[in-house]
Amino acid sequence: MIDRSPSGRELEILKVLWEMGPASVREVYQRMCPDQELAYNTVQTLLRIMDEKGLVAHQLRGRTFVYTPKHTRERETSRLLDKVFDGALDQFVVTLLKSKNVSAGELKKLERIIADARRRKETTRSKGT
Amino acid sequence: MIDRSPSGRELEILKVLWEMGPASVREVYQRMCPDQELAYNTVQTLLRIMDEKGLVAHQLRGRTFVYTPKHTRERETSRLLDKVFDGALDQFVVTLLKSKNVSAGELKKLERIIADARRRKETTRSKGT
DNA sequence: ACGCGTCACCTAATTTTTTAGGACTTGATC
DNA sequence: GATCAAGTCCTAAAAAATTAGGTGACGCGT
Repeated sequence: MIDRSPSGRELEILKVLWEMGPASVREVYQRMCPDQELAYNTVQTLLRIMDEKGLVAHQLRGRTFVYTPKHTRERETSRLLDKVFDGALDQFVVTLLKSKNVSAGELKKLERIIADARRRKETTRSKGT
Repeated sequence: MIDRSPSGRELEILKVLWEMGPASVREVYQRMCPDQELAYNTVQTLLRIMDEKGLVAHQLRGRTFVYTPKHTRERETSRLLDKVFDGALDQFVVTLLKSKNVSAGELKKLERIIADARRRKETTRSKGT
């Protein structure tokens, strides 16, 4: 099946997978709904569909399926970004800072992260796309 | 109706509204599908549903409805952020910088934006949460 | 007055997402 | 070997999102 973009629930599952790394249905299930909001089978079905869609892959461990995310967080981040903005990064960050109440310490950290990225950019004479 | 969060297409429409400001069905339609991928009526229905959901509001101009977004870009940004991360802002920015290929100039601009926000934060003694 | 274009409104079909039940398998335990 | 727990597989119903046709109103030009 052609690789389509994850729906809401699917994204939720991907998030778990990103956090935990490769995980079985049960592991995902327990992490996602500690209070049994969903049925185990529901998560299982979701995962199977995602497998068909190419959003995840599975391998066997014993007789349990262990699922691995095939979409990176980067990719989804980028996609979501385009969904709300049109890739206008700076505008996005402005909005971001407005939407979240970011502490001064947090901001400082961000500044460093960016300065860092910039330094790296200038050093690593970029090897194009 | 209880205010639910926008679906994919709805988000697309919201985006147009954010860009253009208040707009009629036709205006949204033309902006969204210059090549008639969708029917006019489709957009109209979408807008009506969004109205019911509280995602937009409308007022009358002549006998045409002019729709206004009720969700801010900030709000959606924040929501999408939580969808992929769990609000871990710095981690998000790191990912962002990886996912997009940001130019050095762009980075500089970002640095300034953040430094700016930080300055403002230190001046404006923040009022809690 | 008549037809034309534009618009909102009503309605419904189609597709996708979300949810979960029940059957069958397998390894472990008694 | 019967039972149990944990797994996958198959299936499908319910809900939500997406799409668009048809109808009637309204204003304009002829």
